[in-house]
Amino acid sequence: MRISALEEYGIRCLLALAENGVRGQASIAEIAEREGISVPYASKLLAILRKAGLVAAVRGRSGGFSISREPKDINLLEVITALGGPLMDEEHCQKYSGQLEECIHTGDCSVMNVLGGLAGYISDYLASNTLEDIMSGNVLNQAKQVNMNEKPAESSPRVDRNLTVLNKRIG
Amino acid sequence: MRISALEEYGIRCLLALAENGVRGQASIAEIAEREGISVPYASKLLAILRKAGLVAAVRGRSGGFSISREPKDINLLEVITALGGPLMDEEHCQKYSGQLEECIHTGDCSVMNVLGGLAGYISDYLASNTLEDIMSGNVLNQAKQVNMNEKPAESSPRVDRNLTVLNKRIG
DNA sequence: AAAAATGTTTACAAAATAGTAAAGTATTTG
DNA sequence: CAAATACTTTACTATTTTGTAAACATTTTT
Repeated sequence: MRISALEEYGIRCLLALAENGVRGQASIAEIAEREGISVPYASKLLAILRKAGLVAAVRGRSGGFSISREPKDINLLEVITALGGPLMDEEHCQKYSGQLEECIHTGDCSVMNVLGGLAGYISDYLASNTLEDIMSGNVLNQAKQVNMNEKPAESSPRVDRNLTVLNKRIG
Repeated sequence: MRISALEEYGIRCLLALAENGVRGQASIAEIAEREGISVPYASKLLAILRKAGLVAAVRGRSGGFSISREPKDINLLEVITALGGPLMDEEHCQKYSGQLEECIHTGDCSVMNVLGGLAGYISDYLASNTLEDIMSGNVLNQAKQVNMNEKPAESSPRVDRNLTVLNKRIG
C-alpha cells in the first residue's frame, strides 16, 4: 500500500500551478524543470490532470497550463482519484477472491468490512484537505486517538463503541 | 494508492489460520484451496508471513502452519507492513523529489506534511484493528466527520483547529 | 504563409509486482 | 531405512506500472 509515483508527482505539479493562480500559466518545460522530472513525463502527467478537468491547457506559441479552479475548491480525493483511480473499486472482490467462482467470504465478508472501512477512512482524510490547505501548511495531521476504550468482552463481541479522534491542523 | 494483491491475500490467509487458533494447523494446500489461490502463491505468501514472525511452520509429514500469536495480539499495521512494506519510508523524499539533487520543496515541505499526515492517519487505523476484531466483525468503520469547522480566514491561515471525528464500530 | 513554440497522441523501453514451476530440505510413518 | 508428505528456496514468466521517444496538431509571431 503506497502512494504511486503518478500520485506524488501529480500533486506536486498541481501545487506548482495552484501557486500561479487561476490566471497564471506555465509551460510543460517550466513545470518539468521546477519539479525535477522529464518533459515527456510531465506531459503525460498534465494530460491526465487535464482530462480530469483539474487543469486547463492552451496550445500554441503562448500556450501553457493553468489550474482550472481555485485551490480551495480542489481537494486531494479528487486529485488522487484522477491519478490513481479509486482506492477500492467495484471489481475488488471479484479480483481478489482468488480463483473461486464466487467470493469465499460471501455475504458478511469480514475482510471487506475492514478494508472498505479503511478506504472510507482514507477518503475522508483526502476529501478534507484542499490544495489551499496544503499550500498554507494547514493540513490535517495524523489522527491522535485519545479515550480509546478497551476492547469489548468476548462474551459480547459486537458491542458498538465510540472513540474520539482528535485531529489537529499543523501549520 | 491501492491495496496490493499480496496484502489482500496475506490478510485472508492469516485470518484462515487465526480461525484455527494458535494450536490448530493447516497445510499450504488446505489454505490455498480455501482461499482460491495457487499452491505456489500460497507458499510464497506464507513464507513472507513466517519470516515476519506472524505464523509458525512445522515441516515434515504432519507439518503445516499455525498462527504464532493470539488474534487479539496481531494488528493490521503489522500485517500490512510485513506484506507490503511501510506506507512511507525514509527514502520517499529522495525517491520522489524528481531528478534534482535535493528536494525542491526542502525545509518546510508542504507535500510531505500532507502525505506524512495521511500515512500516520492510515497507520492509526491499521494499528487499531486486530485480527480478532476482523473475525468478530468488530472493525472500525470509516470516520464520519462531524462538527467540521469552516476553513480559517485567509488573513490568518495558520490558525490551529480541532475537529472531532466520530468513529463507530460496526458489527 | 512560414517558422517557432507549445500542447497531444501513440508507441516503445525499463522496472516493479504478480504469479508459476521445479528442485531441494526436513519430518513422519511403515 | 525408504517412501510419502510438507515446508523452503531459487529461478522464471507474465502483467502492470513507470518513464522515454518521436511524430503530430494547434496557435502565435514575423
